[in-house]
Amino acid sequence: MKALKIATFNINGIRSRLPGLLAWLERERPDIACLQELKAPDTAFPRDALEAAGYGCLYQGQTSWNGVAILARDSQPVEVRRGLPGMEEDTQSRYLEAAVHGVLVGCLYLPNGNPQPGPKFDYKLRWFECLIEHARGLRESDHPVVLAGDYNVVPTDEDIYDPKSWRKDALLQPESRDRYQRLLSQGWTDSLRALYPDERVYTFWDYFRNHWQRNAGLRIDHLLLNPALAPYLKDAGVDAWVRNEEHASDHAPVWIELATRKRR
DNA sequence: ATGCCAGGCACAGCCTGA
Repeated sequence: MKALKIATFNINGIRSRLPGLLAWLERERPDIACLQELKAPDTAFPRDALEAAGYGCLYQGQTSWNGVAILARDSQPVEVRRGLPGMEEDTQSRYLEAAVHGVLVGCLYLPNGNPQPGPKFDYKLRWFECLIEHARGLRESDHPVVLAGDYNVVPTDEDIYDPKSWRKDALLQPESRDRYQRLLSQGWTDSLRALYPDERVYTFWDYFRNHWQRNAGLRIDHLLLNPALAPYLKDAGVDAWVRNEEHASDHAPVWIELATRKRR
């Protein structure tokens, strides 16, 4: 295993966020960056600027909504699949998978699901079931695999500043949490939680009510490792400084570092 | 119970996000 830094970042509009994205890439230098919510069609993807910054790009965009990308420093990600098996009729760009730097990377943007109950929540659960089914095969692989992205699930009440006003939100529903736990129970490691079992760690702070200033956040961006990769997990964290910048996304980048040798 | 802030688009008020 090569020493690697892998990050996931819901950028909430790649065009309006491009200067901040480039500043983050330059400062933190992730080897692999999974992006979500590009909110741009492929024709508007800033490929030239990212390649000039040293990153090969693979992307699945869409006008206005969703959109995912995988960036790799000094390398071109090799596409393995776009879209989940069982979701062939899905018109929303939410899943991209690539081989890069010796790791199989799944970049995902799980549906939000609000309001619930309703068709959007049903879609979220359906999408989640397809992810669980696809992940089963990836988990069994002898090859290192990471599933990184915005899962739109707050796994437990320890992953939110205060669940009170969010009880009816799709992100906290038992159905959403059950599916996240079912995914983990296949044998995936939730990187941040594995290294920081008792800490309050957030990855998202909405634009309302001064939530960033009050550190009223949610942990919804996750990097899951299969058993072939988990032994190499060395460190993990959140680049919270990005959330504090002018014109920031409401998410901050989350990252892991992998060691060259097994640690456990 | 709703709006709060923000991006994107038929560029003016909507829709969506989480």
